[in-house]
Amino acid sequence: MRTHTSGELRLENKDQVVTLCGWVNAQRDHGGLVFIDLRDRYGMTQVVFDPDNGAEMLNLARSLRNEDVIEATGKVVPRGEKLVNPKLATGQIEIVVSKLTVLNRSKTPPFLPGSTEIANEEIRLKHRYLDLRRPQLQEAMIFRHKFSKLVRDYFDKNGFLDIETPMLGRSTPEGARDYLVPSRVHEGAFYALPQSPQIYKQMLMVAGFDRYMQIARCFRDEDLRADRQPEFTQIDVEMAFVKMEDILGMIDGLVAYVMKEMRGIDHPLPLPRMSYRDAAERFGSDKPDLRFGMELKCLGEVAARCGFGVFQTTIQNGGRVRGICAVGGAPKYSRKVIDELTEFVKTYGAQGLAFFRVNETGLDSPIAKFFSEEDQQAIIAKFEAKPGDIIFCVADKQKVTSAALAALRNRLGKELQLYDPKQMHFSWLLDFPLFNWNEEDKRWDAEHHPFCDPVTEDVPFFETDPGQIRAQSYDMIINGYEAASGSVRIHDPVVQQKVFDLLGIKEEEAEARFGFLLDALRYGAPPHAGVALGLDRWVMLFLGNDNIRDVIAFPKTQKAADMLTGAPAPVDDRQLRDLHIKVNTPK
RNA sequence: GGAACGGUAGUGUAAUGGAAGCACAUCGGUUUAUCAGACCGAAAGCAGAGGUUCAAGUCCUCUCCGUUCCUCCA
Repeated sequence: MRTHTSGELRLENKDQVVTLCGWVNAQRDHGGLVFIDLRDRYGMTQVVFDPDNGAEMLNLARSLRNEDVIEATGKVVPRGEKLVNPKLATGQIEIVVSKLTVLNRSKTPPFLPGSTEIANEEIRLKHRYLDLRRPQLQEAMIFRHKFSKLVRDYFDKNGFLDIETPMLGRSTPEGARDYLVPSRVHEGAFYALPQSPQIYKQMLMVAGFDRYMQIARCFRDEDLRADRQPEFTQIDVEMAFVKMEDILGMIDGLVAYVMKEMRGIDHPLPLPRMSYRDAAERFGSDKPDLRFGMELKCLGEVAARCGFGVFQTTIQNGGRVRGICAVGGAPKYSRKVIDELTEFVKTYGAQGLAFFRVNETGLDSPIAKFFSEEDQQAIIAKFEAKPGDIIFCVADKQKVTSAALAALRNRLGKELQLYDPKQMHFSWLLDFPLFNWNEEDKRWDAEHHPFCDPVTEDVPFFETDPGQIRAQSYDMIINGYEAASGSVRIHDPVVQQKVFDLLGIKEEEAEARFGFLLDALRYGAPPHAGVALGLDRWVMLFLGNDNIRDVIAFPKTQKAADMLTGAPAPVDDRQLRDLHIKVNTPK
């Protein structure tokens, strides 16, 4: 139907007769003359209706409304010097229309895709097809496509095979809750949608496909967040005959490739690495935003000997007093704002938030009087603080100081604009502990999953100090988000048995839960390792968004509902009967 | 399982417990150079239920919906 798109005509196309199709972004009726901004995903072009080309067509043009779909044929005409619109890529020209066809009318839309004001998200999701007409979402979808293609190209060049794995699998009650699918044929039995293709990709390694990748949909029935959807897309990778370094190097290469293709940047390699322990101590987080400093410092000795009761008792009870220093923050954080910050850290379990403004002579704070001159100077030295800075401290159990200060650090970093929001900072976090002591249940839990290979030299700790054992696992952190996660898998049955023993998983239980995987690993499994990258998050971060819904065409609300289709919804009794299901909802 | 914030014409956004206003969109009209068109006019609204009060969009309780966070997400 069309000869060109609405984004491509320029001065060089002068005098050509062209046909454009698209949506009416705006109509300007000047009585004798009508202008239409015609929009498609490529851009916008002004088309003009002149009364010289017939009153009938002019009246038709006057009847056009926002989001009507039209086909317009006419001549490309340069605009007069004063009539050029510099805001449009096509602003040098316009189309003087000789033939107008209304392809379809639109109901009055609830909101205008071309408007600068953005409707409430609930409305946008209800009419997602209109929301997706907005240039911002169009760009997001286009970027997402390009990114996925680059990823596939990269792995293809490196000899990876794209192999699909099933959506209907078996529920393995570990980790997140499964989405279940009832079987019609097998009465009372259920499939589960995959939380990840983990088990299948390991089997593909056993099968000899030593380089596998897939852009895979994953499902987890857990609470949603700004960066978390119940179904999401993962770039799933597994390699055989490799060590951890090989995986890290392969993904380093992907980062460099994507940065080069997307941004024209030669990203230096290898990507920086940090140990879990370092990250916990310096940033209180296993996914620190490394675009800025503001590291956590420990006030241990000073807190123990100062006269401030809260600090003293915290130390006596085995807790910690830690803090961060906001450079130049003293004038920006008034008492009122600090009260807000206090409420903020309380949501992370902190009891309160101590603060010290740094001045020429020492510390200015309601609790400064509890600190001797030397201790005040010691604090200033610890934070390398200068007059005008403000120091915030939290006294609590180690875990709480970490959570509260890490969240506060992220907030302050953003508020104080300590980084360029367009910057992408990639790093690896390594040396995770293999096991976590679960204080409540008095037992060891797997930090990652029970198939994660321990660092070889740490294996003797199984008998002495399991908490010391490091895992051969790795997370990629981008701008404070966990953007990828993976591990070397256990292929040695002896090591696997040690892990199961420590986790208290009995042989029968292991066989019942993952017997099919364990069995596969017994038939000549090569050493293998893999990683999974969160595609939605990568796209979100590249686009500088802070909400994953903005890079997913049809996302779900926080209650995992689809506003567009009304899913989830009740089904016919007939369907339930076929599936041997009786619904029993409490009143 | 919990916390915070929010829901006002189609959309966005106002309104000390005392007359629900503005902008865009919509409908009718005028306008030959606009591009956030201009101008004249019209129509259109307090999420639902209950309560407090002389009086409730505003205060209270519950329900529904949305957002953010905690728990959760091996």
